[in-house]
Amino acid sequence: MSAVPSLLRDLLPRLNELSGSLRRGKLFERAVEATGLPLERPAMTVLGILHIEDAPLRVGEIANRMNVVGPHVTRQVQGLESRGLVRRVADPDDQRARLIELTAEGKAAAERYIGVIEDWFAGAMSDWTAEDRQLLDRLVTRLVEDLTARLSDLD
Amino acid sequence: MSAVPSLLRDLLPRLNELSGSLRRGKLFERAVEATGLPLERPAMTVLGILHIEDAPLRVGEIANRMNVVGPHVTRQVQGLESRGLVRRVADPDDQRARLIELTAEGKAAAERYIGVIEDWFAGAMSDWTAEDRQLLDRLVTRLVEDLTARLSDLD
DNA sequence: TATTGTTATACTCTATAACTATA
DNA sequence: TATAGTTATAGAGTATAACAATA
Repeated sequence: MSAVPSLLRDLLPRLNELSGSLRRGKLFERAVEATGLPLERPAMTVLGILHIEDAPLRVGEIANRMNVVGPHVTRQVQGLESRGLVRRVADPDDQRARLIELTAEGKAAAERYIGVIEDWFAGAMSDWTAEDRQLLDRLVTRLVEDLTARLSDLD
Repeated sequence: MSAVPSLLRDLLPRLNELSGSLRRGKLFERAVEATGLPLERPAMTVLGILHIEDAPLRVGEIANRMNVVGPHVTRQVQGLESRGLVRRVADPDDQRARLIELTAEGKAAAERYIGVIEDWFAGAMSDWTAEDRQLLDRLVTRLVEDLTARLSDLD
């Protein structure tokens, strides 16, 4: 038996454990609570994407980055808009499209949310060397690229 | 600005993208279909855990490994039992407990399921050197350990 | 005719609460 | 009184289908 299959037998459960561990620890729920806003987690993800982009984005573009379909984003944006965290403005280049834009309040909420998560991760990884952090980032980035390419082959 | 925060700003979206990419690609759903069984994905996860363990496990132990609560496992096991893929036998050491045991059919289904996923991952990672595979496995393992330890600190 | 977004609905996964049986 | 599991119910997250408006 070659080493490759056994490694995959180990890596796959680890990846599964990673998501399960984060879910069960309710890290993201705690981060949402820290913002003091009665929002669902995907709504905070929308805020985070807009904050990182630092520019208005279309509904479809947000959906792409979240790996979800349009209607899901529409619902989240509605909740965010009703609380004054984002604005929906018409795209001057295309009247069908809507640009979603952070308000000052939305920006502040995104910073609190991202800050809690990053501080928490930084604490959990405080023993890591800069080399190992970079290595993990590089390898995970590559894994995502390769998996995504392979997945689009299936269609 | 130090390199640490910016690295975390990159790693977190990558991890998010990883799970989103796998979900959207429906890799696991395809693997379930490949078994030809009308089961939910978590049920296949139960089969996979029993197969890797290669021994009967308690409901509670399966729940721990899946990072889920007991009732969820109970439901999955019911579906598996009604299709003859597992057997529920009383634990001789404790009459309260139930040991979940793979049948021959269940074992075959688990092998088909795991085989499809592993082949697919092996294809996606075919360009990877043995060193990079081991490195990724090592770093992800460590990440899971550190995150899990930090999460249990919260309680 | 194709694309952007919305509305309405349904499905998957998992949790919580209340309960039973055994320890 | 505590633990293992089950039953019943609820919630979060996301998808699909049908539609409207604009291109």
